[in-house]
Amino acid sequence: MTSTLVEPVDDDLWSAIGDPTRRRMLDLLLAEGGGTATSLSRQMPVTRQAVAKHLGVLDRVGLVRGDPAGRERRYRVDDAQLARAVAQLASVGSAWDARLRRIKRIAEEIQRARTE
Amino acid sequence: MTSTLVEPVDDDLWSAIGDPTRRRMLDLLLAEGGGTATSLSRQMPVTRQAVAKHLGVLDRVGLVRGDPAGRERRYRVDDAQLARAVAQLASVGSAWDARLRRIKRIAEEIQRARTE
DNA sequence: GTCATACGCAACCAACGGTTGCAGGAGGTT
DNA sequence: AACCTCCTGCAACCGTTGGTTGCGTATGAC
Repeated sequence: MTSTLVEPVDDDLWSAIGDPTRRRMLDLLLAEGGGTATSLSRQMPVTRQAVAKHLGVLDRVGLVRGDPAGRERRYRVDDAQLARAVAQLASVGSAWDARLRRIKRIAEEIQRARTE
Repeated sequence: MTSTLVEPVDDDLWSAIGDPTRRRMLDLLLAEGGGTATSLSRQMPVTRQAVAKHLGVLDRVGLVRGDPAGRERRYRVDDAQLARAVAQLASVGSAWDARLRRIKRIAEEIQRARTE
């Protein structure tokens, strides 16, 4: 269960999936099993160059890998790395969730003690 | 099915919790049940002014609320809104997770069919 | 009243997401 | 071969944002 208590949140990885455009790109790449800067840009409201930059970011953190295929460069999602990113989302989410639950419980106890 | 696969993610809310510094601040506020720009900045590697700006952002999306208390302004986390943010993390995470699982299943089926 | 402290405002800087423009390379057509 | 098309990569530029420093002001404590 690899339990490191201190948040092992990789800020680079997080900020990579933090951008809405990049999230959309990952979504498209997953849905279609791959794509190029041009093909992605045709399905998004930004230019090819913007997409290319984002692909560079995603590539640098390993969320995506692109290899030359003829005259185009085809990108694919790295499943393992995306799984790590998803785990981080869950990690942060559950940490906050746990705190919220504890706070709520304490509040209820105080409330109960006061009405007795 | 290959169309709009992006969930109704509130981009403002998401980008508010997307910043590492703001996440850290929320964490501290939750842990200590509140705080001021100055008190937070003393536990972080940024200046009070930077913290104040972030508090402004968090306030604007409703994740945090600050009321004057004497000569200082005390901020507290809005539990309900943070719960909404946590729900979004879970939502995006589970969407990707589902896709990854489906891809893996298909890959295994292909593998199995090939070895028969 | 004075002093320390917490705040808010403004100017400034670097990084980032986005754009336009242009040069070059791989494939298909004639 | 020459030509045309399309996809890529690089550079310059712009607005926004996270961060800083500096300064004026108000409020609580002595």
